[in-house]
Amino acid sequence: MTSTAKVIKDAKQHCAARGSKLTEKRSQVLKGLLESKKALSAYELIDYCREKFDQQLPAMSVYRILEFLESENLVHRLELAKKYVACSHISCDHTHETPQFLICNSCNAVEEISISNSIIRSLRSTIGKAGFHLASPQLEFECYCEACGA
Amino acid sequence: MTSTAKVIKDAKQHCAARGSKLTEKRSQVLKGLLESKKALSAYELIDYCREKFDQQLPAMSVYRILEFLESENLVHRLELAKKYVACSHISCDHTHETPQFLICNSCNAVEEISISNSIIRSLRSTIGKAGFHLASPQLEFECYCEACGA
DNA sequence: TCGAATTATGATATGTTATAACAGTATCTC
DNA sequence: GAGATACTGTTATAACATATCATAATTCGA
Repeated sequence: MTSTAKVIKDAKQHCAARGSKLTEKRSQVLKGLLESKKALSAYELIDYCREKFDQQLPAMSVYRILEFLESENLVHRLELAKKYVACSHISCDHTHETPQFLICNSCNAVEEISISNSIIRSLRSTIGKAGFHLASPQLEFECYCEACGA
Repeated sequence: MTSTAKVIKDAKQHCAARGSKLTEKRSQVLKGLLESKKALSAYELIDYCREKFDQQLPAMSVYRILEFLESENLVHRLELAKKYVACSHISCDHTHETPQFLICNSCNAVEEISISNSIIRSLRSTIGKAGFHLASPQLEFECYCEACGA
């Protein structure tokens, strides 16, 4: 079984366990994100599914499907890049820490990392002193990857 | 002289010193950002200027003007919120550190803060280990402000 | 098992942010 | 005053996203 197929199977079980369903179209979209090595915008994903899987999806459906996949923690939405990536831990059994993302400004490569608790704590404290608090612990950083340098 | 008027005057001098000009329309746009207490999108700014100053500006001009103001460090563009704020240090004479921004998800209030060098260093190092480096030292964090709580 | 409720998807229109391309006007400089 | 440069206007369009209403599929209780 290919790695993608395995992840899809795991994702299906994950959904079943939560009383939801990974339908055919949903799994196509997830497959698209898994097979593409980089973050894709909703519209890029439509193109990708049409080309690779001969699956014609309206924009509205893709957005709904992405929303569903995100609610199942199978996909992360990158606010900064306005793109989407498959969670890199779908097939892990351990519970997940909050992901942080490094996004290459140039090629959209995405790295899912974990920032140490102590750094996060210091950040929170600095932000708290200004009278604010983080809306989401999922931080995103605009970067350049090794290949794109710059 | 009102505080806004003073800032506009300082901004004018700042431009003059750099060989550029804060024209009437540019100063209207800056005034809009100064008087609005929150971050505004380009299109919100158009509405704001029309209502407050009876100044009709096409979108294209506003984007060009914002670009100019940003190049003069009078305005910051918030990538995450897709909005713009006046720099809160226009009338200071000291040189500015790289700003970091806290943006309220709900009311778009913006706080310009400075994060300690040690935190920034740790972050950079974590990011570097993943083979990436920050595209810009201007970090932005989606938050909620005190009033919006949540 | 029928039919109502729920869930999933389709279709169309529109909203929001942003840029491209080209034209006209104002200002500066020699 | 002519030519260069800087500023602004106009129109079209791209990219990302949501609202709304319609239809198809599935589930689930009587």
